Amino acid sequence: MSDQRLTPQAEDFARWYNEVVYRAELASQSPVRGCIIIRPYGFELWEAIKNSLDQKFKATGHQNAYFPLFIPQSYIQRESEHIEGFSPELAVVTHGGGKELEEPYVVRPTSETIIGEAFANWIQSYRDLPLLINQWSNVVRWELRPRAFLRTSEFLWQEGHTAHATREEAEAETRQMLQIYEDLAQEDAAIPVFSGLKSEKERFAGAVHTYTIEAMMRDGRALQSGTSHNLGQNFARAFDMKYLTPENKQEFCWTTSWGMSTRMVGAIIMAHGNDQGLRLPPRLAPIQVVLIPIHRNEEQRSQVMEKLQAISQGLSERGIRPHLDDREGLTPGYKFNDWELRGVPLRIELGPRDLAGGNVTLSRRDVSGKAGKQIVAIEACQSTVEDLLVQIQRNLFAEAKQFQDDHVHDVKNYEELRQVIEGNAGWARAWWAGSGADELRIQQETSATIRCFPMEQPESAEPCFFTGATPAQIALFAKAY
RNA sequence: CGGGGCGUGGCGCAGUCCGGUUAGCGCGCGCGCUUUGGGAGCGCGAGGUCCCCGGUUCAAAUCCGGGCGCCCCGACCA
Repeated sequence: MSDQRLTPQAEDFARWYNEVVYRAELASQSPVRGCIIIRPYGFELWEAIKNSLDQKFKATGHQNAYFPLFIPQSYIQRESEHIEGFSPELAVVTHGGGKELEEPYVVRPTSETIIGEAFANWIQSYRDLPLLINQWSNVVRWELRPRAFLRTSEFLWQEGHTAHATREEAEAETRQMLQIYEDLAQEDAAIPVFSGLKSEKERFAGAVHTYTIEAMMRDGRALQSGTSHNLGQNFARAFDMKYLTPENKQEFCWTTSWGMSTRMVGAIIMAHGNDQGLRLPPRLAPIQVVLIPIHRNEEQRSQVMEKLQAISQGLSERGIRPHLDDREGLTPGYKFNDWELRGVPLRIELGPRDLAGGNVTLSRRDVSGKAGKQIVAIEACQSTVEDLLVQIQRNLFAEAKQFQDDHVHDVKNYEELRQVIEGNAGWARAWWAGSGADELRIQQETSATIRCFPMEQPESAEPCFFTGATPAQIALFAKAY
């Protein structure tokens, strides 16, 4: 701990990431391999994401419910692609009550199967549709190489599961939820994303197609930050999920599923963090404004604290989340660094000097050093804080967007793609009409995969750099987490 | 499963090659005084099955044999 510096640059990135996660007290090491303990500060961040999502879900008519953690193994096996995709990473319970179980239970890696079984019982007629359910839960995937928040053996998420009467409705649902994820990422987390379709190779096991939001981290890697799957009738067939039409005919339902996880916490760390630590977007920051008292003696202390308490209360009344750091025996400098590491967007300092002038010093986390400081009159500070939080939110997004724009490179052929990927220059965007085999070859040779085919596809004017059976479309290639 | 590396107070490490004082350092922790506008200073103090088992030796953190655990790179993946 002699070197206190954090370095989010290039090859040190992984180390920097861990330092931020653990020193900012987002998480602790867990005794269970591949798992983390989420600490209160990290959990509050997750809860902010949760609350925002939950609000959006309520607005679209979804209801929360809960399904079992243990899934009979036979359920998982019922959809052939699904079991093929998930079997390598399942945790399986073979014993219960001191005896070997007749049928093992799988600890859910995702709940399409057990929810499909329930839906099949709940749905009788078209009047029961659409059925719109969301579940907040934990899931387990026995990952080979775990990493805090980005890939842990157990993680928290929401998984939505819906059933519809028509293909079109299911598709509309799939896209609607993708849009919600995009909004959360861009508006709340201030992370610009590419929304698009997954390639056949990358789509969810058992889905007809998968939509994704892909975010660029500060080391240039891509992070899949939310997915929405159109499951067609695959799971409906596997679980005999049928409904009676107004014409009195039996039809299979059309289903969807979609999820966003605690990985989003990792995305925020990696998209915004800098040398001083986290930088949290104000809309999700558990603490939006931290108030630091500065004093030399008891008399000053009580004056300063009184003022700060009043300011803090005023901020609360405006719906802002303040925190007064009244810890004793720590120097102001220590506290500045401490809260910067935790990414608090805005700091109010109040000391004898400010007091004499009737001011406070405001320091914003998104702008480093002196440039981020300003002195304002005490009376004006609350409205200034309100404005600044909006500005910081906007600025973090703009900065990340600029970074993204600077690191997406249009390439015309495979050689250029290799240069971008192997030179760690960011993502490569290309007209593409290759096959799954071509994609696999590129992955083996460069370790880049197609992250998505963006929703916004320009008219094709360029020749594609790999020919295949399908018409050319714009594809984004990147190394992924 | 392949290729590297590591297990020593809470954390990070030195010591191991070449066996030999009471196992040491930094951070953190506790107490006291002085401090407090960018990670405070001094003093005192607490805290150790040196991963485990066995062997060699007068003597093992150190050498030998066996075991266990963890980390990093790759394959898998939200």
